[in-house]
Amino acid sequence: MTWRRSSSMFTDIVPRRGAVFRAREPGAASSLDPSPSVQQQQQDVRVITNNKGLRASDWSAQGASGALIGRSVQTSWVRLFHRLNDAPDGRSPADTRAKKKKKKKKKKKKKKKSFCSTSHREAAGGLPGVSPVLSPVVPPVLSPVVPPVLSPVLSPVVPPVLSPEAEEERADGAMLSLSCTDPWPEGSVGLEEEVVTAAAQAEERDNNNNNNNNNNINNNNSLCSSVTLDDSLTSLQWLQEFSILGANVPPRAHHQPHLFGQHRPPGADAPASPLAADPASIGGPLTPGKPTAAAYSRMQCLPGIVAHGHCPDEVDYKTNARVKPPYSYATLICMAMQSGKSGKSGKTTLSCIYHWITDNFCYYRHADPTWQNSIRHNLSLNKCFIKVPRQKDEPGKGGFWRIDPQYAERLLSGAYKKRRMPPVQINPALQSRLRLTLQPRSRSPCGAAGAQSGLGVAPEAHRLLREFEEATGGDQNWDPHLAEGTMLGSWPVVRGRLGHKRKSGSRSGGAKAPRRSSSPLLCTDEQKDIGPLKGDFDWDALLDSALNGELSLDQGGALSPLEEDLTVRGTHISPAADLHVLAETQRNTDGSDFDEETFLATAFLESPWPEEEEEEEEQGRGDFLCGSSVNLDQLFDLGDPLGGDPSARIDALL
Amino acid sequence: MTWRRSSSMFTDIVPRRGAVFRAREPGAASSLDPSPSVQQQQQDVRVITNNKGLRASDWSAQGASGALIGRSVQTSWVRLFHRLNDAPDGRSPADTRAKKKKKKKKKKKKKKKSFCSTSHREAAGGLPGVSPVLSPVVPPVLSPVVPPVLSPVLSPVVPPVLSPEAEEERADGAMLSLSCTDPWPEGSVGLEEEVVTAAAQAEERDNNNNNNNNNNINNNNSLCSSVTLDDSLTSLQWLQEFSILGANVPPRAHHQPHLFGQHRPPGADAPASPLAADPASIGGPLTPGKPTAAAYSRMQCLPGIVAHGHCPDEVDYKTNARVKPPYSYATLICMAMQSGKSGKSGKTTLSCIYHWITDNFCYYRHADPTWQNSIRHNLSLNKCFIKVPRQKDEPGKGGFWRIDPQYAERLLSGAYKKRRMPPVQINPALQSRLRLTLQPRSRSPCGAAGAQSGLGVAPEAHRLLREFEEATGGDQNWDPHLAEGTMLGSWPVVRGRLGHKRKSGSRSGGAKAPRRSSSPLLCTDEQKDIGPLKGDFDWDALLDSALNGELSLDQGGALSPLEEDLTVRGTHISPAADLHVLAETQRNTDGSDFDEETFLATAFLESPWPEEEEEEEEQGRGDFLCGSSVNLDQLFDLGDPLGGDPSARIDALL
DNA sequence: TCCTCTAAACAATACA
DNA sequence: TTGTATTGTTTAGAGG
Ligand SMILES: [Mg+2]
Ligand SMILES: [Mg+2]
Repeated sequence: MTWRRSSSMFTDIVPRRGAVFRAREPGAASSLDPSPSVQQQQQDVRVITNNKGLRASDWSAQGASGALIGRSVQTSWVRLFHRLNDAPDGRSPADTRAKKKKKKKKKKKKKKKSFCSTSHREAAGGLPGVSPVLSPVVPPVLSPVVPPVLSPVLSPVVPPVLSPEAEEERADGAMLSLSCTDPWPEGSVGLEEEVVTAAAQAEERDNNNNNNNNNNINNNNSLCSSVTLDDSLTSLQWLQEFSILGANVPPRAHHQPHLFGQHRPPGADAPASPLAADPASIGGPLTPGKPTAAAYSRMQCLPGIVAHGHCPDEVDYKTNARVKPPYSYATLICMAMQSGKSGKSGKTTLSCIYHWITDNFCYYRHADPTWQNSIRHNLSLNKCFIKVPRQKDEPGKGGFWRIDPQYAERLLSGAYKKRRMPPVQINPALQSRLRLTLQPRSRSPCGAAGAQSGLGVAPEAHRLLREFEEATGGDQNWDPHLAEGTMLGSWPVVRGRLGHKRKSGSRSGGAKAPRRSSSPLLCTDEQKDIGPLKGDFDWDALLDSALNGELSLDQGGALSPLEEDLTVRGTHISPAADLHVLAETQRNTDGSDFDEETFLATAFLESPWPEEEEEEEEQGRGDFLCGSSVNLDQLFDLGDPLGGDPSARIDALL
Repeated sequence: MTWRRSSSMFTDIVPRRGAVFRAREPGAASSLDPSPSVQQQQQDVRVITNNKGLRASDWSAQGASGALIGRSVQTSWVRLFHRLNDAPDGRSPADTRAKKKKKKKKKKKKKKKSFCSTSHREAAGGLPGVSPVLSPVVPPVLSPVVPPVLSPVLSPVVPPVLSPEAEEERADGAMLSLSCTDPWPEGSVGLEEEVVTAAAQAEERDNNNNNNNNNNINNNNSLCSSVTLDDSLTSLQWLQEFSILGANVPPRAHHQPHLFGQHRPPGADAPASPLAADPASIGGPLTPGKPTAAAYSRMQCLPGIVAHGHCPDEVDYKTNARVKPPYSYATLICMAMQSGKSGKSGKTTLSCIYHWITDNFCYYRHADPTWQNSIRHNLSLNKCFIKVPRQKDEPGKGGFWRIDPQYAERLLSGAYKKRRMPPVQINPALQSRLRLTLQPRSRSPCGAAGAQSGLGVAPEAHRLLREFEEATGGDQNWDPHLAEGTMLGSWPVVRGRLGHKRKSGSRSGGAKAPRRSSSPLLCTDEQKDIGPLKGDFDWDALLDSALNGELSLDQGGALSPLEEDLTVRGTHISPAADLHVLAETQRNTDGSDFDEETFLATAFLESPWPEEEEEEEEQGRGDFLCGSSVNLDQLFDLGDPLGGDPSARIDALL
């Protein structure tokens, strides 16, 4: 960050920096500035600099309180997703294969490869537990009660942790040994000298961060610590659900008729769950959150993701700050909301969302704060998220956010929209740190919280989530057309260097891993229709195996609940096929910017304007609501123009 | 307001209003609540109710001291703007016709009507007086000296004035007779019964106000009375400058190398200037500040603005409390700072800013105090405004605020940002008073100060400012493309009823006149680069005439300094063309919500984070900073689906 | 056409 | 009260 920002642009400003110094002045608080810096000693100096659109204040209160979110809680949403997949609604995969309904009545789809267009899901409202329009809204009553048994997660203690760099190193190392032969080859790191300087500065910031990361647990976290768990759920229950994952279990969906209601994902309350045992959570003493080799068992080395020759896919986003997580902001928000913080109430504060994200995605700990802007933007704009005002007498900063049952239902019901896949972005700031990362140095924690004692979302959880998303998203588009249009058509024929093209790219700069899809279900889970997507899970497995399995060295039995499905599907794909792909992809590390566009996925979560506008065309409304199942029109365009051979994948898929 | 807030939305809150009363509670201090009301008897009860986010304390210190600001002072900024426009930089109109520069180098504009793309203004930095980066910052030294001759303005005396209602009535009447045939037709006032009640309450408050309006002259006004004028300026000088307005006068910009320095706008010290003779300043005895017919000569009746059939555009915001002034808070602050209170020192107290605003904008006298929050927020956040601590020995509440020369320069240099155009908002509270206004009743003064003996900013001043803003904003996009892309493209082809779509409409509620743009120059004027925008002024005039002239009944010769430019431009537009448009627009008063989107304007004033980012792609930097002149990509989408015919406007423009 | 993301403007609100 | 920080809303535009 600093290096990016402090260089030329603010040179003219520097002279007066000392004079009328104000924290807000761009570059004023730049880490390059020795004197004021450290953001006025604000809590968490994770932020590199106050980005253009970003007010410095956005960075305050980002502090160390992230530790509040425990591992089990964090992984809960993963299980939730599994359960969502689990929930059978009797739909056949074909049904699930939804098409984006046109919200506008006479909305004509002019375009390319309309994957599947079989109308369906109009009866979504009729599905068990799918009439949430009038579902009782969770009253904004706070439940500060923290079940003693179920909240091992909530430990505000911020133990000294290693710098994220260290974590990343470990992660990389693991990746190296397991998935990639040389994920971060020295030679592949094409960074300049200044980069090193920047990295040093970043580390220095981390040090500063170390000093400040304990101050900022504000009252906004009130809900964060008020994880109200459903007593009916036991730590074993999630396991139960987990076990049923692979099979087409009878409908459980209607067990959760209420939004954020009874059938809350047990993840938060089951610290002892298999996921809790996630390697990432039980790293070495120095790197508590460091993922073990097992975490990368199914790691993919997707060529496109790697700007510098590493294989960020399936990376542990919790510890790897270099690659931008492939999740959309809406997904991230949903994840945060699902992660147990919001508890049964299902509502969370913005601050909690920030915390969860920073805790679980190292990328955002280092990225400039624009992402917070985006988060807020998304919360506001996306109808999925509705604000629950704070109780009048209740202190605290903002309101609470919850998922709108209505839209959640819509999402579930299939009113999914496609979304484009942003190019893989690698955080420039982190890139600068790459060298340092390669040469291990133990540093202060970058975010205090996230690294805490393995409380973050395990990489495995990330993997599962991604698989889930892919699967759910894939149901809509997963068909021969998809394979053709998405897999092949989107194949990265080196469309040029989008990294440079992107306006914000230079600014936000972060490296973004290809986004599989934003799972619509993330928004809907607790609602009642956990079931509806059960049928999709088959597609899940199929897609997952196709996408992940082919590139993973280790399909890892226990780690992958999807494998049952693979056989069920009869399409189980041998991971062996990917090996050569992997090997070839290694060679693709030709630069930081590659085009991995043409990456399609479903997105409804993020569609901020769920067609409420334009009253003239209101008629088509019902369609939209009843939409269709999740729409994954985006497949992983791993875009390795060099080594990755599409044929191998396609073969695997077919 | 009251009716807005107390009605349906907060019904559930009302019961507990008395209980845990918090100033922030929505509807808590509603005027409907008979008991607490009157804002705890604080000085100025102009505020109708304590709006949700507002502490009652914000209303303290709003008292009667507003009278400190004299007419001439208040109009000074208007002249200042003229002078700013005046400053020639040798740029041709074509140069001024900036295009939004693509910050990123190889930004390919793929799309629709990219208005103008002719690169220009790169040499802005080289323009005379454009090197203010190191321009001396005005030392925070107070100059309490009040030149006896030049401060007729500063009369702390608070003469008994009419209630703002009366003023409004007058204004309305004037408007009615001059610009609009029926600006506030009785039938068009679609208010409910409760509205009437609210209005009555408001009036009652005004009465209370009458009792309190003398108590609150606090020490914060110390600077208000310290108008230090530059002796080198005479009252005629401004006239001189005024006369050169129309012509591309040789650069005068470098005459004002210092911020707030020598070449201070003579407005404050030239009460006898033409503007001083502004009709608005010389109203009738009862309504000193009441604008005369001339004040409304160029009044526009833009259909979009009118939710109830009135023509609030070009209204006298000093007396018309119904329509929220179209100025951003940053603009308001700049205006207040420029208005002579800060004198040469260029620094003002928050209190003075409050006063100036309330004195000159009746809207804020009646609006809930949230605007003060916003003012403070803006001062804090906006880098344009920097705080000057009070002298240690100097008593007083807060510090002083001045405009940061650096940012001011940037703004001038063309690093402008677009800003969105908020929908026109009509103050519901004032709407409720509409009926009362129409039927004249003499009341107690609502703000003591503003109405004082014509000391407020004349409506003419407002008009000029707006024109200025429009003009400066328009220079960038003003070209055939603009006319096509903006005028036509944005023309409200009945895009639907966005008014309903808008969420915040219910909350902030106030009726906001369409904001043309926040003039960047407002921040920069005195600095030194008064010149750079001179060339833009031609576009100014052109745009102004296009936007304002076309709808105004009277282009008013003497009142409009821009007209010279019109001829200079060779594009003088006949105001006559607008007449029918005006007539038609009158019919558009079909409801409170109309879509006036597609309204583009430049905004940099309020942008707290002036573009300093992106180091990687620094090369293009010069372009960006030197970018272009003010960017008015927003035209008024008055969105009158009914009567407004775009063709008429387009004709006028072309 | 729709979606996602980023940037930004602006406002509201909490709070020191 | 003043000032700052956070939170929330909305618009824009790029890019896909
Ligand atoms: Mg929302
Ligand atoms: Mg400021």
